[in-house]
Amino acid sequence: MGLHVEGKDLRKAGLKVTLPRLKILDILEGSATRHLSAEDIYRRLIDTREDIGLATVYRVLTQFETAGLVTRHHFEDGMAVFELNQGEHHDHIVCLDCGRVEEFVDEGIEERQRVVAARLGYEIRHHALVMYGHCRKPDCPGAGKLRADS
Amino acid sequence: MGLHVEGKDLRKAGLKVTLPRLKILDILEGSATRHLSAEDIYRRLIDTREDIGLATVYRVLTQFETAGLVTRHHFEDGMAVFELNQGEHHDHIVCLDCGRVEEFVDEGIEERQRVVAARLGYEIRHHALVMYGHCRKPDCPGAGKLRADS
DNA sequence: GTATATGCAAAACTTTTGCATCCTT
DNA sequence: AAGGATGCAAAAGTTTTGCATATAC
Repeated sequence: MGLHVEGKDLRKAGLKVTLPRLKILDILEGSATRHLSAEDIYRRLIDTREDIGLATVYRVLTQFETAGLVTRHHFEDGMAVFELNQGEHHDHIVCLDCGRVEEFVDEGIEERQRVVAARLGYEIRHHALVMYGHCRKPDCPGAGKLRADS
Repeated sequence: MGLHVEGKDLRKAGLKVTLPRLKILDILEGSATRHLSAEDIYRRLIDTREDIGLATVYRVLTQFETAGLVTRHHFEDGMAVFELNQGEHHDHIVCLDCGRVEEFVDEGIEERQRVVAARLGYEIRHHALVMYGHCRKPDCPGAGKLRADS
């Protein structure tokens, strides 16, 4: 998997085209799991012998977030994970056993949220809905277990 | 506002009744803002000249969480906040200007979530929905401002 | 009296910042 | 050439842990 990105995306976002930014964008684009921590990204850079510091990873991710290229999430472990913004808004469901993250959109939920926010008098800027549970998929370590109380 | 708690709650939760635990429970019960960080609680302890260490605050809060007495949330700033469990599940709406946190329940949203989880094959354990916006309340620093794009 | 809880200090971990150097434009 | 970006190291912020002492039961 080579570089999926030309500098266009970066230039369009008002950012200089530099190697660290290209590499990090490439990792975010090429990753099977779409939600990566700064450490995840840093490790992948090291694996490909890129000489990019962890501080730069954080700086670049923050710039990407400001530019609207990525979204920063805080799932319940507290550590930030970053996701490339492609397509439209969506919510998340996280497997407590394998850490898998899936995305979904439900217009009913979106609509009810608008109603609730209006009732409470808020002008909503964004929101985050995350469900946590057991995915029970065959390759999930929690799959074999009987459905226990926890 | 004196102690609201006897040792009962603690004993029922299987925890020894100690001064730090009573004080912290008392703070959680007596606070106007129901969502407090460990640091918030620690500061209030210092204000009342309680000689309780920050490490103990963290330990106690974690035990309370395990015992089901409190819930730990991660709003988008990343720092953990703790909330006393009283009444049933609810979701949150946070003001970006003043930090105010309000709670709500919408059965429509709950129901749609169950449908989505079933469709994706997950057994849900819990979920967190947080909306972020501007509350526009009179005492909010963001109140006077025209509704700008951000 | 025994087991558990606490305080303090130190460590661990995540994220940010200062500064000299390097790179993009 | 000039301004912004990077690497490294150090700092800052949050949370956890080790250990001797104190406390609950």
